[in-house]
Amino acid sequence: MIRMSKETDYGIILLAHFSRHRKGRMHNAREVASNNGLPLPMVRKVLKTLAREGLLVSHRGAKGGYSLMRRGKKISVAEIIRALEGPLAMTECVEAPGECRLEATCQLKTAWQRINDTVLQTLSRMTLSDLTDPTPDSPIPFGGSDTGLVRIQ
Amino acid sequence: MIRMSKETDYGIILLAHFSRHRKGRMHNAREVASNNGLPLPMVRKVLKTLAREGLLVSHRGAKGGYSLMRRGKKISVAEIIRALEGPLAMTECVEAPGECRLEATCQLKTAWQRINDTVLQTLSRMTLSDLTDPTPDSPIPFGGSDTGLVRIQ
DNA sequence: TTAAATAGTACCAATCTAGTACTATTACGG
DNA sequence: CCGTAATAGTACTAGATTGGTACTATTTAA
Repeated sequence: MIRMSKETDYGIILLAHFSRHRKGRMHNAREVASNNGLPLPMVRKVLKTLAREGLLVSHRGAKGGYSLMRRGKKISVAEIIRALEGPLAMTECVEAPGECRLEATCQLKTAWQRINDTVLQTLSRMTLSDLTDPTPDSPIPFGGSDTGLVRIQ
Repeated sequence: MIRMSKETDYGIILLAHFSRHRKGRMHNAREVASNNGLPLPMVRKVLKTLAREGLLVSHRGAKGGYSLMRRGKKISVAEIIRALEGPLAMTECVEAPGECRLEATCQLKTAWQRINDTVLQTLSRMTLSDLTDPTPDSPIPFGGSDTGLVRIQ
């Protein structure tokens, strides 16, 4: 199943929390965990990763915490996923060209590359600000479908 | 990591194999496994699922095998993923509204729904035929003329 | 009647994920 | 300058998922 891991899920919830406040505002792990109903140890782990990956700035010591490195408008969902799960690679051949045993015979590599790129673009277009201020006019291309019907070509 | 499972990966390779041949042509598990360098037991498992899910037609008994239910142009990557992994649901709230413990406080549900829809549309626009006849330069096709509406999920 | 094929189900080992624990380091503040 | 509160880093564990296998039943061409 193509499902976000809990870490990514929590990471996005946490960053959205930061994004809802003034850019420089600092929050510590205990605060954001309790405000969002998330398990503290996991929150600590995720915040560490996000700081290491350059999406949050950490402030150590008493009265420390984290703050957003950039404004929410400048942080995409794709970046968050990449920070917590590594580069988006729907197949092995996309992640590590040459390592898949099937690569010689498979013939689907360029197609996968294209699918991967398109999904990545979709996720790159959605920013943290879009998550916190959902506008009816979707920033994602193709718009949303409320009918369950989609035109296929 | 957002990665296709091996079953889905194999499934797409196998269906692409079917699609490269004349629509009605039948192939058995042993043949497609060896032609694509895939482990026979897994191939059997995947083919059974694809038949049960209505993408392949099965022919039992000696000289039996499988054939495509529809032309490759009419089978989307999204459908294949759904057949082998279930409905695309990047988060729990998309798959089973109301079951996520965080749903009351999280505020990101509509955003996730929109992201999910967009990824799904991307995958719905890519067909088996697109995989086997890679048209250089065209990203995910959505500018042609053809068909009508197809229910996705 | 036999052999070759799919249908269905159950099983196992290995990997991945979610969550926890512990130690080291940093810095505010009295 | 010391105690406390915070992050940094790492290692560990239980449980879920995945990849792969095995076995029995059913179907059908020859």
